Amino acid sequence: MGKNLVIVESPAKAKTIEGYLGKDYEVQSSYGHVRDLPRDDFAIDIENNFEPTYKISADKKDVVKQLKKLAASAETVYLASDDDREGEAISWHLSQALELNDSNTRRIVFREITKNAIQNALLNPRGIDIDLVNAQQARRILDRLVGYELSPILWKKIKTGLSAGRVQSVAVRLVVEREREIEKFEATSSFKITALFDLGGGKTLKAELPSKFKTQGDADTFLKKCIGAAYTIENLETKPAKKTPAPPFTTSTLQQEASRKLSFPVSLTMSVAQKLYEAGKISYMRTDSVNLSQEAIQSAKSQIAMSYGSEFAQERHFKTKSQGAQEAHEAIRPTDFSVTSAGKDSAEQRLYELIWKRAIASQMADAQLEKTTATIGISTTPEKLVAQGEVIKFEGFLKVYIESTDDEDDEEQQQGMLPPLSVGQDLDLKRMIAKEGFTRHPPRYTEASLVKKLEEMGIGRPSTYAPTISTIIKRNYVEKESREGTERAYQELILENGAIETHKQTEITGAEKNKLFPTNTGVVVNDFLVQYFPNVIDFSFTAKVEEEFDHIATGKVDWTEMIKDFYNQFHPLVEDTSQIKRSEAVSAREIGIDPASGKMVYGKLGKYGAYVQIGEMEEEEKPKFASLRAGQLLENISLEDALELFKLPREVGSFEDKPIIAAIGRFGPYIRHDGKFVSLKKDQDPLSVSEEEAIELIQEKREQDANKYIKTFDEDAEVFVLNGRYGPYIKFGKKNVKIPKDKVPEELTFEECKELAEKTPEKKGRFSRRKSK
DNA sequence: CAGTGAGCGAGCTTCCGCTTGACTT
Repeated sequence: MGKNLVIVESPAKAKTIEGYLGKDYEVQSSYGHVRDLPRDDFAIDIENNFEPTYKISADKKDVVKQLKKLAASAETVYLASDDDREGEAISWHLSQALELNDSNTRRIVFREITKNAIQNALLNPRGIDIDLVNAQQARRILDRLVGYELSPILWKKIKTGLSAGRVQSVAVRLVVEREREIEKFEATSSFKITALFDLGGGKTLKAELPSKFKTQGDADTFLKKCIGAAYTIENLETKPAKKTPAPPFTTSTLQQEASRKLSFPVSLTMSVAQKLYEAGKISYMRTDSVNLSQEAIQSAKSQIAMSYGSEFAQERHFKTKSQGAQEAHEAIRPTDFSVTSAGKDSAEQRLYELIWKRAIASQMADAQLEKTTATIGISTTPEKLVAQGEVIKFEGFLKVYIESTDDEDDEEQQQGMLPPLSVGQDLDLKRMIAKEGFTRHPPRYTEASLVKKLEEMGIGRPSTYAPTISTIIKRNYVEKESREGTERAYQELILENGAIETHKQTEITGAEKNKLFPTNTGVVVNDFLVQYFPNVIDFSFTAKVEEEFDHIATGKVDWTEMIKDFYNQFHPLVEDTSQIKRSEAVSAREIGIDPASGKMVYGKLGKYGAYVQIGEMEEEEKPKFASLRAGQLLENISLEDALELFKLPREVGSFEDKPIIAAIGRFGPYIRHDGKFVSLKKDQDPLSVSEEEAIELIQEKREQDANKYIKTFDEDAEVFVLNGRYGPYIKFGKKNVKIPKDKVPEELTFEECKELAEKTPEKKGRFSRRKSK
């Protein structure tokens, strides 16, 4: 009489559930999928109905062994993986890998981790839904076909190590196309009128003209009309308004809000949330659901009643808006609403607070507002000025939580209360301003706003949003960057004391913080894919195949037929592209004619990055080459900027009979002398560094280097004790060795260094998951 | 922290979704 075995996906979940079930149940976790297509093999037999070969993943061997043992002695095995496509497949893979018997294997599902839900699930077991499993297999195999057939084309035609896929390639496309919109964008300006009235007693009233003027002339004409005019309140209108709380967090909205309010990159948000989840503080953090369990809603309600009063509570049920949501879990919420703060460090505490507030607010009453609009007539012209104010009559959920937006145009939003006014009241104009404003280009994506966009399009899943962003950055398709703004002039006309003055002002515009910019590689790869594989990288591709997966899941379509149809149109395109030459895939751009030589200047993407070239390969005089600098894009670099690149590296002068060279390297501008490098400050232009400055820098660097070496040894010239960024360390040939706390760096002997070096393991490669062939 | 940019070819790279730890410069 063995126990019953329940297998779930996550160990934290297993622990919670074990607490709900009696002694007769042992709850274990599979740690997600246990089998998959191996990484180092295509593993799909195209000829044989796309038969996949699954392997138990290397890091799951122990898990499978352990589960198999437990299953063998269990009375009943309950497969309790998530209630969605992937979860069904996990159960199926488990039944295969663990060689379970149909007779004592049950499939159970629940969408919330509450005692009731679990017990209910145990009372309603079913079998594995093989149609749903097949939908997952179709998804898996399609992704493998696309990824593993497209990527090698990129290696051959563009650069090794590149990758393409159903999700990542669309993400890159979004960033590239947004950049093109921005490049194409032309700002137009208009003049906005703001009036300030003096109400006496130190009080003022701010009003605006609802429409803007297109030209400075129009604005000036208007202001002229206003000279000496009388201003009267013609109408006062008060309207009730309300605000409604946002639903509790999903993975995507949590990432967005943590990005806006806490400046967290999406990967940090996920790892901090993971810690809170493992500590039992929050519900599962990879979810696309906005639902809360009835228990959670009740608990939120009593917490709200206790802290703020029962008039603040309002039970709400939200509906998901995103395409393809599978809703296998609850929304992200605190496990216990009475815990108002939790977390081991400030990051955890701040994220918890955000989650707590958002979930609590989602069950709170609307905020009741009163909006007042005052219309102000001008005696000399029919145009009306408008002043708006807002009063909160009942705070409702605003007591706890205010959602932020991506909109940067928020400066006008601080509507306060209006001072007491009455119809017919005459107003005393203090000042009227016509300020020139400019239209803005569409915003560049942040990590989080790109995730939002992907989710809206139904591309990717909660568990892959953060990894997708990491992948496109790692492949160097996009870069996360901040850029300083540039100064821009604008006009301001001020009417004061019956006279109009014109001022030329300047403002900083176009500053960007942590935005995603496409790289040259990203642009070239994207254009290649768009040209040769338009269907696969189409924005609606995922939506279309998802529809077909749904048909497979309901048993209407056979999965091998669906994959066959796809492959029959996809693979010929792959064959076709193998014919094209690299030069066609990576087309050169003609930037312009070099006035000095009369030759054409080209922009190209080489194996080592983007470069410009003057002249042709075939000509007798070989072409000159120069690499592009960070942030320069091949597709819009100007001829001037391209020619500028040929001025570096440049000989600045000489020192100790050796030349000093200034150039720009991978880490920024530098000067080189006698084989040694000195970095220049970021704002220092290597084109204008003088010989004197350069020599000074070289000498400074020498002094620094002199302090760097603590000890050298006669036994081996390749061994040093030196000062590094993180303190003293031993450099033993190629190995860097940390010095233990009980050793004094100055007193280390050669023997000791050698001993320490031998103890430290060889540096591992960046790819720790090396496969053995 | 170079100079490279064509093409050949050994041997490498690559997908998406489900999970959690190892790893340090």
